Amino acid sequence: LKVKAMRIGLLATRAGISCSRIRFYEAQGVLTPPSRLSSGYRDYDERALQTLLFVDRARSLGFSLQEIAAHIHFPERGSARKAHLMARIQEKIAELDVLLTELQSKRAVLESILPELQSSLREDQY
Amino acid sequence: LKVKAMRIGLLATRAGISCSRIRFYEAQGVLTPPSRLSSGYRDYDERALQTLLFVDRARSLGFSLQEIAAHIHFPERGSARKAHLMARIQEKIAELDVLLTELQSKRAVLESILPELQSSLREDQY
DNA sequence: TTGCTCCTCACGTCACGTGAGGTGGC
DNA sequence: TTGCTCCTCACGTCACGTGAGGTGGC
Repeated sequence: LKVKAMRIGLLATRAGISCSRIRFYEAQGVLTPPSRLSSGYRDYDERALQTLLFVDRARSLGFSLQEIAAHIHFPERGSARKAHLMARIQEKIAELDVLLTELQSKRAVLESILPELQSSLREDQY
Repeated sequence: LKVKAMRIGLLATRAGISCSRIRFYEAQGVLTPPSRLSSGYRDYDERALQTLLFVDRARSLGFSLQEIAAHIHFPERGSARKAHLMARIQEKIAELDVLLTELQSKRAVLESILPELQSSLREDQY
């Protein structure tokens, strides 16, 4: 009884990611291992596609696979889960703010080095 | 004839980095292999300290070890070297600008998700 | 003898990409 | 038979940190 058979290549195309990445997510416990065809090929359903789209979006927003796996395997469905997710998002925003400040600081230092270098007549060691 | 003997532990303390990092830099060709004492211990001079301080500063500004090694081993001393360095710095600033834009965009998306999540009454799958 | 420093591998981290070598199904 | 897809390892990437197991010098 195969209703919605989908092999890894098609799933990868639909999700817009590579096959190796799908296998990697499975190995990392982010994606549930699918059933197998008699040939040994992985056979996915639509749920797998939804999961992949979610994982990819979360990754693009800066969450690690561990963080994503923790959310997916959250023991409870409901308000606690939602509250937990919101807390993680706020933490991630705070992390981004720290990072942004650091990068802006680096940028400012690099900008300040240029005129110094320009005006230096002597041969520096570095 | 040992004038300025300095073993790796002291060098690490002075440079403010770890011993393993110094050995790693040597293995990567960023730091010239020092002479050895009869015991096999590495024996550094003041130049090594200057190199390490330079490498550490460049790393903190976002340059990779490969980029740093390329600068250190630049075949010529003089204006071409300086021009090359300035070009790399400007490239790095441009890279940082791209990265800053990306991170700010991620931050904005995360911010926009929070109220959506708050107001959603139904149980989402994710 | 006791510590402290140093030595050389080798593995773990993070999220995959890229072969290598082999098989299934039309 | 030819291709295409799929399979499972295993290694490479980046910049180290952290043991493991052993030695030198006071």
